[in-house]
Amino acid sequence: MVKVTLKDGSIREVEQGTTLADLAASISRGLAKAAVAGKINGEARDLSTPLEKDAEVEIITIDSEEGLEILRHSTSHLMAEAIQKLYPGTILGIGPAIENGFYYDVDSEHVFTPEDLEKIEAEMRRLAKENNTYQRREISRDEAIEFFAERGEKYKVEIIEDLPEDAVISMYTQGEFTDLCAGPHIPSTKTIKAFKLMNLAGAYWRGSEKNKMLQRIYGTVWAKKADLDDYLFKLEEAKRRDHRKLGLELDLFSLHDEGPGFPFFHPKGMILRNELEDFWRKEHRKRGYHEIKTPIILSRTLWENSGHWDHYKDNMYTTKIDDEDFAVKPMNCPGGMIMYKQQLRSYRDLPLRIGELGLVHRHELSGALHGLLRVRNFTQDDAHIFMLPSQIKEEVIGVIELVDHFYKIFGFEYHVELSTRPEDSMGSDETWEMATNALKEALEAKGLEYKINPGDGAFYGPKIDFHLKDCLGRTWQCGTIQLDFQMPEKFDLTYIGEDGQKHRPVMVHRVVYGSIERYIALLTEHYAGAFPTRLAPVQVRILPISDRHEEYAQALRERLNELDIRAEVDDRREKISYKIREAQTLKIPFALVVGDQEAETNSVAVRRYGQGNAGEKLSVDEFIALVKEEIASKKRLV
RNA sequence: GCCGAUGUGGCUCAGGGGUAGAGCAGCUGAUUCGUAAUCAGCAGGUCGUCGGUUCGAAUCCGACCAUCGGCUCCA
Repeated sequence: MVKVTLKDGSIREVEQGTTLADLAASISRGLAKAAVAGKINGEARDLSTPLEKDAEVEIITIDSEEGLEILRHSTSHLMAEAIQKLYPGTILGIGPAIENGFYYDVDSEHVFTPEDLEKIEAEMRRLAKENNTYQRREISRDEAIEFFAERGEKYKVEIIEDLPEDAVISMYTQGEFTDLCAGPHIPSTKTIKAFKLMNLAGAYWRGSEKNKMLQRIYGTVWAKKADLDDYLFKLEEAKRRDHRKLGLELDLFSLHDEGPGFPFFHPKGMILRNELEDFWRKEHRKRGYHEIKTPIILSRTLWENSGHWDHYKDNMYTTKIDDEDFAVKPMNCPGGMIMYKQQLRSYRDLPLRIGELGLVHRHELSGALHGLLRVRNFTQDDAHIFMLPSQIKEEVIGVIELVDHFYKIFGFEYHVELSTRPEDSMGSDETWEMATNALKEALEAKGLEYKINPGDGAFYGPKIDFHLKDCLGRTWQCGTIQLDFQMPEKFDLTYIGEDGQKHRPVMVHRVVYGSIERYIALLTEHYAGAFPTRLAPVQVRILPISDRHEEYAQALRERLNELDIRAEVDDRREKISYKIREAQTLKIPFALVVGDQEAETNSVAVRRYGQGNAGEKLSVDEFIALVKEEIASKKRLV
């Protein structure tokens, strides 16, 4: 007998050799039905795994995150089987589970089309019904290489060759299909029902553009049909909040063939921008930041000096002025360096926090452009903090707190990454390590969870990145804090210390929004275009019932405008329901219906965005108080 | 930049070798109507661009550009 400790702490004795499936069945029928795999002492295993000695055991059910991941991975095998049946000669790359689904990278003479996805899906359904079991087999490295080499699976051979010496190599077979795989898998293909193949994409083998591009097929799979439908519905919903769609509908900005990646901001989009910038300036002044503005075009020699010419040239736009080479700035830092050097600095001046809402241009690859989320010119809410080495931790913490303060106000949830030294970078290993550790310490002092992003730092230093999600769950880097020992060196920045000698300051580059453009995109998606009153381009729309109420409406509008409330009058000769509909469509926070009753009593009938039949009657003074309070609170009150 | 798809009036989309259509928006007129679309009329497109095939191309072919979904890269 072996002793099994379950997740709830209870202990069961079972016969040696009892499988995880048997164990699940002995606990309850429901559990047995929902079980897809198990964990023995924390390691994920197939349900068919026998229990040989005392262990902590957990049953993984299909409705758990881990269970779904196993289902998704198993479904990618099923898809690979279907593809090889339909398109013989296709060889396989990798086919992992991902968030909400799975993909498989394949290499085939055949160029897959969206119609093929339907065929593959049909074949998968047919194969799933065969109720084939996923069978594990452990084999030696040589056997594995021979097996896959015989079948022309060169990518699998490459993977096996790269496995560590002591790795256990296993294969899984379902039906007539065998794949190299660590497992675990679901017991049988019959569990795979609620799935759909989603789209096709190219993907470089092993993620390197030096390698061949394979064809990637994405699919989604869920425990049950209702979950799949729910997911597909949510996807459709998410598309409705896409900032590109809302940007057009709400007349915020536009993009044109004449300037790919160079957005045009419309009057309403400018109001958003200006609100964000005003708030930014206020918050930064409070924290002792100064604001500067540096030129957009600077000489090549400057960029050579800063290292950008060596490390960033491919992304820079260049031009000639009077036969001299110049470049449009891709970053604001060199301008900031020049400003620092302009005066002799004392240790008493430090930390010196110099902010700049700087417009930068970067040549992004054409295929990477994406609405306002990835553009070729954008405004960074930048700042450079010059400090004593002893001030690093405190300053970095200050920025972390500032970012958190901003994101909380807008209601964003974010995650943090620490990006370390990239291949193409400058400086010694020691300074990089020192800088990286300083950032780590600050993160740990704040108790923030973070993930390490190896090799993703800037060429001059490591960075802390703050990431936000868009409507489809894709994450975008926004805030960043970059520690830099290189620029002060390159530009020979100094301060006079207590000892009367020159010393080298340390510098931090940091942004909070990241890019105003990107932030507006994410805000638009976050609020689904229904901006809080503070940000709404039009805060109040006054809807007179008929011509004779126009005078009252205009007087009201003037009064609101006087108070800095963005109000307008819809004076078209349309029915009130028509005007209401449009005010709602434009997601204007307050629609005020004014007719005889209101004009006589100096009141308004307030209809809030998103509230069905409302029409609460308020005196004009009450309404003004409500709007002002809501603007000040930065969120929706009623 | 790479892979695949797409490109028809301001917007959403139909059509598809014989010379372009709808709805919404716009304009004009009528309607003065109290909480999500009043009615009628008018105007608007060298069908992304450039080439080719053809008696004839928006439609077929090619190149380019842009957009979308990914990959790579990044705020």
